[in-house]
Amino acid sequence: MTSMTAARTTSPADRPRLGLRERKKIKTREAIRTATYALIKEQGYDATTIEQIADRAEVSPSTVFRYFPAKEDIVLTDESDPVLLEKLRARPVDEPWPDTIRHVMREAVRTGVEQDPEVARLRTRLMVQVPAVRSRMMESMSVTGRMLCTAIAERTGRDPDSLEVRVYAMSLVGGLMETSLYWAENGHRDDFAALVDRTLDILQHGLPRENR
Amino acid sequence: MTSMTAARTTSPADRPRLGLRERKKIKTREAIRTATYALIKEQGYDATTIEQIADRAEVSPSTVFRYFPAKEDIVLTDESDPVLLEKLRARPVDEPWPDTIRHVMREAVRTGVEQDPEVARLRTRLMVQVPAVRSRMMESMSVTGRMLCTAIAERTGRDPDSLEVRVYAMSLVGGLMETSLYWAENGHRDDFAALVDRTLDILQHGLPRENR
DNA sequence: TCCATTTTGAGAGCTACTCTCATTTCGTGG
DNA sequence: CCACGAAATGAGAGTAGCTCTCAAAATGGA
Repeated sequence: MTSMTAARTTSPADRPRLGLRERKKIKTREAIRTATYALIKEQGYDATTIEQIADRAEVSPSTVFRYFPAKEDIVLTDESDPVLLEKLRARPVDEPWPDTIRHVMREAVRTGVEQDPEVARLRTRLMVQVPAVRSRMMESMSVTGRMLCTAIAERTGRDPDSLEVRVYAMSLVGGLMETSLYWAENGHRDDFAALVDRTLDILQHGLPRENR
Repeated sequence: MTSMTAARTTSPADRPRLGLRERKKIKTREAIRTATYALIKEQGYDATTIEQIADRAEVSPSTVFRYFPAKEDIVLTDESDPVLLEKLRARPVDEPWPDTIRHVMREAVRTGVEQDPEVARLRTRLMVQVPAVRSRMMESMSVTGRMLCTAIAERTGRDPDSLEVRVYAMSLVGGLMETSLYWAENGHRDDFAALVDRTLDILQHGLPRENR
């Protein structure tokens, strides 16, 4: 969905060619996000206004809204879906689907959390504390769900719009969402990857024993 | 969560005793909701302002907010959770859990949809069309999820706060949410109860056959 | 009928978000 | 190197959801 206007210059020599404009845009984006994280850490989410964010990022409020459609989006920004889809596609086609999911999720978690633990924790904490952020996260999760539908459909030759596929995908996504909340609510003490593993077990086999 | 101040008068003769005050409150609540439904049908959700709602319901905007914390809540209003919990508790304790869920969900769907199909359809349609409503619905679904945790914990002697129970509950809730969306997106053509049945099958057994 | 409590209305105020339009900044082709 | 077209930015006004406060009205019990 982001502007696909990559610089298509003929010479391969000038590689980092994004154009001054593009680079500046990326910088602005990051400036806004950095400012937001800092302010939220200082004063909390609600007390942080767009105006403050704009001030600290040294842009106008208009610009903030131009980059992020809503305040919650500043802290969320999920560009991970396409990456995930690619990784799903990269798995061998004969691999059983649950194994594929497990593999890819594990990897996604690792790169996601280990790369910037600070941000991962802040995000999940905000998910727990701020309803608006949680809502937004759920929205973005449902987008991820649609993407999963595509992947599942490709892999298993089903209709991505069928009830079965959609329900399966959303239950997965819902479960993983809850895992994130659980992680944050328990002060990020657990190893997130391990939690995800347990989650996938449950989704695969249901509640273990007892009365089922 | 709603006011549990049922009239506990001694005499059984004066049954509908809720006090004029309580009854008026209920009336106001319904007036606001009715006005909202009507206006949304006429102009759509976004075009309908709180002021218009207040006008048509013949109350002040302040009052609208006093009755409903947010605009989306006017169309949602899920008082069903306690009822659901009760029904879950009413099932025989030795019944396998999946059967219990199926039973109760079926019944909930029946009473919910068949009682007022108009509203059920409007609600689900809005869930599809209006992000704010969808978000709110997801929020309320997660409340339902917590309730489910309680029920599951009671039934199976687990910790309601354990990851396992929570994930299981949320995947259930997520799946059912998706079912509602599916129903609405397909123009409410399917029999909702049948969809729910299929949903529970998937959640119980995973995607049928193929590559799993 | 009068008093205490509850409910309501009016209004001010805050903030997220939208839209428009003038200004600035950048990339390019002459 | 400059000028021109396109894109990004800023400024400002406007809307609507939502909160808070306080005074007025409705209600129920004594």
